Amino acid sequence: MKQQHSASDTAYEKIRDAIFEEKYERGEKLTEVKLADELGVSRTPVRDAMRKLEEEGLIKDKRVINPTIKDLMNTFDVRMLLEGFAVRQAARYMGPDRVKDLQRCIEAAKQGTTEEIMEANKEFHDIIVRASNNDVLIDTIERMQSVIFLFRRTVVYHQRPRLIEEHEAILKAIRNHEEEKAEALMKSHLKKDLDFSIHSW
Amino acid sequence: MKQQHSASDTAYEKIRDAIFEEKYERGEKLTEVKLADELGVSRTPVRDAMRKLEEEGLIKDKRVINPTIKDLMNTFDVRMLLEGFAVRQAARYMGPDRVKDLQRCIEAAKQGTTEEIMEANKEFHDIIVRASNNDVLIDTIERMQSVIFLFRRTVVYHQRPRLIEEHEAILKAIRNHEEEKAEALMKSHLKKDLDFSIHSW
DNA sequence: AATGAAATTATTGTACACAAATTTATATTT
DNA sequence: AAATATAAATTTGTGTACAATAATTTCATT
Repeated sequence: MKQQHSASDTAYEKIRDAIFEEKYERGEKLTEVKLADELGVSRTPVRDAMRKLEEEGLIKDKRVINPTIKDLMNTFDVRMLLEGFAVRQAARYMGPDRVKDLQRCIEAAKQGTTEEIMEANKEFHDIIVRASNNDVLIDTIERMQSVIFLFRRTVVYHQRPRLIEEHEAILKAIRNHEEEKAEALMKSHLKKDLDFSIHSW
Repeated sequence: MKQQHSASDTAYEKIRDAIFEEKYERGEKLTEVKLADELGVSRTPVRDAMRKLEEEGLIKDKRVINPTIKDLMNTFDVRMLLEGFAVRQAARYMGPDRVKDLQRCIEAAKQGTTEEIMEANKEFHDIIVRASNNDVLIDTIERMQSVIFLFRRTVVYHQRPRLIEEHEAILKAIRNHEEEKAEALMKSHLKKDLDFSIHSW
């Protein structure tokens, strides 16, 4: 049986979300007692949470990070490598069930709220990443999500044009087992995403 | 001024090294009190240390990990992608000083104790990784080192044949700014390393 | 006013106590 | 004997106190 949310877990989530919502400013010093008071818990779970947030790079030296464009570029360079590899595996091995899941994500992204669309598009990528069947790769990408989200959050609240079409093209390449093409499409897709984020910065 | 080793840091190092030296068996449950007693500190720094070890994958669910061949393959697949990218950047941008450092690593690996040789060879890779100038990439590879080392430790105490020559070929490609070739050489180098580890498993 | 030393305050690190949860052992029933 | 319930133990989660360190302020001296 899995234990329900511990104080450490909720502390982590609340602090993370507060950073996303810019309740804490970029570069702001986060002290354990202050956070503990705000959350109504002791320092211990707050410490746990802060360590986890430092892991994913949302906090650095007890301060909310302020990612630069270079940080985002670095993240995307790694992401392009890893997701490029993943989509190649997807094109080679993915079965019809997962392909249908991808199709559903694309459909879901054609309607609904901004949040729902963002969620569907994220799921599209997640399915491909999981298709790599490589836990090291999966974990690595997972860890980068927070920084990407933090950067995005302040930059783009609306969807980038042509994003859906690019997902469709990637899916088509997967379906046709065109590894090379799938990788190229994924990389250029991510590159466009990066450029869009940077230009609207 | 940088603070000297805290109890958490020394706990981390001691537990990590104990795992490397197989003082704790693969899969063994590590309990906080037991470790705290052995190290003569309280549970608090031990908890810190264990969390950090879980991050790098040396501990999972409070147990010493027992990496499978698939784990090692996954790690190397990611490593090949990242170091392949890094060596490309190295071939494009690396200046004469860093090139000399690489040369020194190769020379150092031709003599000395096994430990010294291993250290020199690791430094060769580290220099190239740092040449990527991408902190996300650098951190990601850094995190993977422990698992690689743990696996290696039990497999190869002696150096693999032709390793030096491969490093020399990579260096030559870097020196000549042959990006494509440098990447290909690095990937096949790592592939051979992986195969050697697996076959002597 | 600028500098630097001393004192004050704030913050983090560590130990420890107790509670909650998990695991293991024991007893009971079928 | 197997299955289930109950009790004991171990282990982890959390709060709190105090110590060590780092940051800030105050104040004296030039």
